[in-house]
Amino acid sequence: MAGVTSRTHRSPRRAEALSRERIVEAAVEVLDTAGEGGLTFRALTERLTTGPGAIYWHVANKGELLGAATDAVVAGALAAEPAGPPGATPQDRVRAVALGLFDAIDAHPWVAAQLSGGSWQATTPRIFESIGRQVSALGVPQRNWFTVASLLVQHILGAAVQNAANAHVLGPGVDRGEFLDALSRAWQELDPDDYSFTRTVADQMRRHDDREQFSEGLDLVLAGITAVHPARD
Amino acid sequence: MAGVTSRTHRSPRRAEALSRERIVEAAVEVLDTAGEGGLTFRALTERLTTGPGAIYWHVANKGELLGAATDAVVAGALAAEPAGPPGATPQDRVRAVALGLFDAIDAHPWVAAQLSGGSWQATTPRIFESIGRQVSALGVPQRNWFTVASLLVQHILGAAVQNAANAHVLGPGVDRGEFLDALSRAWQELDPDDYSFTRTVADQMRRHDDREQFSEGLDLVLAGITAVHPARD
DNA sequence: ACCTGAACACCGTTCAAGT
DNA sequence: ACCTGAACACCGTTCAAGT
Repeated sequence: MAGVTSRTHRSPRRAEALSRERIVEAAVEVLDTAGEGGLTFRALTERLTTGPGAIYWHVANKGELLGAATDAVVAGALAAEPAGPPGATPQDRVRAVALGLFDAIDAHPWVAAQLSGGSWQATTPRIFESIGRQVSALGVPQRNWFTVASLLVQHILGAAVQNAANAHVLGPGVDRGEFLDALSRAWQELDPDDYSFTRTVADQMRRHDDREQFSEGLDLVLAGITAVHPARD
Repeated sequence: MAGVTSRTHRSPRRAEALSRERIVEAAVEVLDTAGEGGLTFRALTERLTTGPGAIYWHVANKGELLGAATDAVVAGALAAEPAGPPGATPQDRVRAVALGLFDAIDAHPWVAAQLSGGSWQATTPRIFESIGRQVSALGVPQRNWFTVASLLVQHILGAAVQNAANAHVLGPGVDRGEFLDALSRAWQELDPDDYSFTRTVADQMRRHDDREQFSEGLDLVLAGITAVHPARD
């Protein structure tokens, strides 16, 4: 009890100063390990060995923190691929951006909820610009640029988010193969009158791969774009 | 203080009995008027003149309640259009289902967050079956049925959810025209090197209509499907 | 079987006080 | 300028007790 070396009576200051960056970094780690429900100011202060007031000095509120964490992940995904190989077509580059985002959302599933909440602002323009440049490289007539670029961004984010939602259902403890088997069996036992189509594709569903399906879907969208808005040169 | 008529000392029982249906109905109303953050058990008990224990008798927890509310809205949107006009093509029917969902999510923006969370389960098969039947009517080869139907469902839900997220940003008090004007101006002032594409389409963005754009995007996807998987008859 | 309402644990946020 | 930590209001959930 006695004998403490007088100074630093309690809670000595941290070695590294707190910063918005360090807080966002810690938030991403907590979100990755404990999920969206696990991100509390308690968990954050514990990890950063500080008090809630210190965090509020750098960040306005929890919503802003979630937005910043989302921006960090998405920005990282966009920065991953520099310019692509020399012979890459515009389609290749769209695919690269899309799969980068898909993988990022797959690795950080909590990002999906944020991307559907609208509280991220900062990264939208970056994605839009990155995709849009390929739209113009595709030869799409200029008056359709906004529509086509919006469609692509909407489709890519939407499909990736939907996929994350499906993956979220099974949770960390469940085996994917077993889950698909069980779901496929459940589909086969649906009412034949009300669910004739779903019953028919139950087996295809069991065998599908999420990432491949995402990629094929994107190819279909790209094919639709070139079919409806052919390059005019 | 004195003179209360002895019986019904306090909190008389409600006229109509509580039920899961009535609770879900009230939840939808609260969500529509107060938003996702406004749905609390306090608000719910007040509206239903009851205590939290009564709600927990009919509903397991808040998550289940949100899922049930989402199911109710989506089921209503799917039930709205019976079979379509006699001369309707499969494309027409896909469009009808898609726009029904778009409008439902637009009218109940909180649904978007739920649809990206994966906690709804019950309605997914219904949407999938409804779209899937049109995929087979489209003449898509059977071995591609699952992939194509998944793409369509994913695209429709994803695009509608993304749209709701964008609409959510401006909130109830902001005028849409003014918002688009301000955003368009902001786009035009972006850095010309980093945002050349976004700057170019700033004016198109200002003029766009969300619902029309959703519809055009869907048409592009449908065009891609028939281009890549032509009907074989 | 169905409902009441007090109680509990937890969470986001604030703020006077320190350095 | 930056941080501490107690305090506040609020929320989801539980449960003994009633009818």
